[in-house]
Amino acid sequence: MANIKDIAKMAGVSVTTVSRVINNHPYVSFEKREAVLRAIEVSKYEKNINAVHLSKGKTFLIGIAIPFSNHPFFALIVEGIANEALNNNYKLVLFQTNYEEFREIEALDMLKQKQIDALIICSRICQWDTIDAYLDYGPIIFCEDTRDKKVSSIFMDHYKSFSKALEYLHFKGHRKVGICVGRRTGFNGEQRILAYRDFLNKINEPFESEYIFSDCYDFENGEEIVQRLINMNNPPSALLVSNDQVAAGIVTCSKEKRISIPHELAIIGFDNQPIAKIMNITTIEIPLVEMGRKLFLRAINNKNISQEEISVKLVERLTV
Amino acid sequence: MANIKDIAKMAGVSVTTVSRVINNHPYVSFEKREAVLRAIEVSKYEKNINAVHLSKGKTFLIGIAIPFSNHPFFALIVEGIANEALNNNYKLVLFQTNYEEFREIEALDMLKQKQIDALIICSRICQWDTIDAYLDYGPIIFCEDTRDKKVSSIFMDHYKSFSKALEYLHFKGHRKVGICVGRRTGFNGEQRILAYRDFLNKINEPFESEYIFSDCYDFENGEEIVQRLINMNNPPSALLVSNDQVAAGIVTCSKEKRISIPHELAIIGFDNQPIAKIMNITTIEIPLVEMGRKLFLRAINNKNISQEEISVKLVERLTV
DNA sequence: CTGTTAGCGCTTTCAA
DNA sequence: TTGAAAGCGCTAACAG
Repeated sequence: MANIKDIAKMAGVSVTTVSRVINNHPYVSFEKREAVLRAIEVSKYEKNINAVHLSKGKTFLIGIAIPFSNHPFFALIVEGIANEALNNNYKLVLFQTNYEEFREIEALDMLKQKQIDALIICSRICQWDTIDAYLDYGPIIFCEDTRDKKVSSIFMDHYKSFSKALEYLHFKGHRKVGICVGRRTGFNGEQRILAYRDFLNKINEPFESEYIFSDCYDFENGEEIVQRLINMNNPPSALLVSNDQVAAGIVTCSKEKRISIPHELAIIGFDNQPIAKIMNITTIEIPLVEMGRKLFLRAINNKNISQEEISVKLVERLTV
Repeated sequence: MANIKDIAKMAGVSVTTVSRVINNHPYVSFEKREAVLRAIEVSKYEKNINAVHLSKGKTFLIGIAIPFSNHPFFALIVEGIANEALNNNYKLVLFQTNYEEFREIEALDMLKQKQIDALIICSRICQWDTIDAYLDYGPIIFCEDTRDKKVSSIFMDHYKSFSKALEYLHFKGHRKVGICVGRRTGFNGEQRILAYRDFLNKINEPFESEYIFSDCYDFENGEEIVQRLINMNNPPSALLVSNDQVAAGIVTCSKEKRISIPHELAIIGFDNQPIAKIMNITTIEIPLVEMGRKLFLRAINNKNISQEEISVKLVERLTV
């Protein structure tokens, strides 16, 4: 496989000139440029990008850490990132963490070793002090509220949006409200539960721990939730569900079990995914693709750290 | 940021010795090793992986090209690949093609430039002659039957599995059978449609072009299909759907429109995804994660090309 | 406009 | 056991 030196020899010029031609730099005479181009043509020369990376100290690779790749929430963020990456000539390295800490650390290590120029962490697992140790090696961008930290983020205020949804449920006459969330831990999970507690306080309802369903990620979790609901002697009249997949699962199973929605059970989802539209589920819309776009842009240009909040929107449909 | 030379100087040894220590090569005296280790410690040395790549001509990066990242079919393959990649210390570069040819070519170009060691193409877009031009640059593995080509693949026989499902429908008494597929083009799409035509011939039924629904990818497509079904004056009594998401969409919408399943309309899906289980959809199970695993293994060890067929299994539930 | 040359940071051969 | 030195392929400062 030919390299830049071979081309230089073939074209009867220096490697610099070849480099200039390859990278479209000015100041190359027509003849030499042609000669180089011809040599490249006949020798089927391809530049070795690793040499470029080494030389430039930059890879045009952005890492992106997500817990699952088969989850629409993250898939949409990835889509936003992927589109913008394409526009800017960057490629993506995907780290599927399955919420395992060591996998997130692997991603951080790649940043350290300069195999990626920046890292976007969509759902942090590591403690902040672990992250801190990597901050010097390159930009790390988060999807959570980091206004109290020295790192950049594009985030939605989970406290605010959960509160908004809860208020809506209350406005619609519900007092016994339960919630379904993913992890209880992590900043986001905590914010949601805090919003829930504050809401209960405000409307003067007691906190029922069995009204909190956690580890809800997918359609299939809806089944367990409905089952548990049936077994309760004082079930909630409404459920705020942190993602549409789960909400859809609940709605589907409720129908099977002849639980009338929204009369016996009101459901409000999150994300406004296609399934929510089809199934007419009331939900909170989050501009995920846009969020991905902004995440990427921050990743490649993080001169000064900043935190930006993304706002959400209530989409009223038929499940409340 | 310290480099290997700095460490050598600090430890009072040569770069070679440092390299040996870093890479756990033998023949380093205890004292020198300790000295090097200490220097690494105090200087917070991190090896620059790009230099390693350049020097070795290998990146430990595997590219994986998928049309969408928010589709369970591909998400599961990615999961299988991701798991095995982890075991083997490889990282993944994700190319979301959206079925746009130039994005697939970008991936091929990265192979050419040696930024990835191999490429897995899960749903090819380019023509074969385009691919051919890249075969010399590194292993390219496919998810489609390539037994007539000089490239490796792990695939399921779409003709066979479609035939299997169609036979089952026929066995259950259906003669007016329609199909829902993704792309009509591409090897897989063609195989499916061929199986369909052969089936019709065999049972002596005419080919009705309106019985083929194409571009069906997601839950939401179910809605359009049901709508079209309603408008037909001679609708099929059964539908073979090439993926469970779509099948679920059809089942959901049918219920809304009071179309009784399986009595008025039988549905058989593909993939055996969680949603199929929840909704009791009869489906064809494909071991996607296992397929991902095998794809990866071939990608990193493709000395001699080979094609391996993955077999599928009918899962009988309540929609037929 | 063009070429020389010194890196980029690491691996590996070869000789000692 | 060890180290000098020659790459790996490309970029960019500098001199002309």
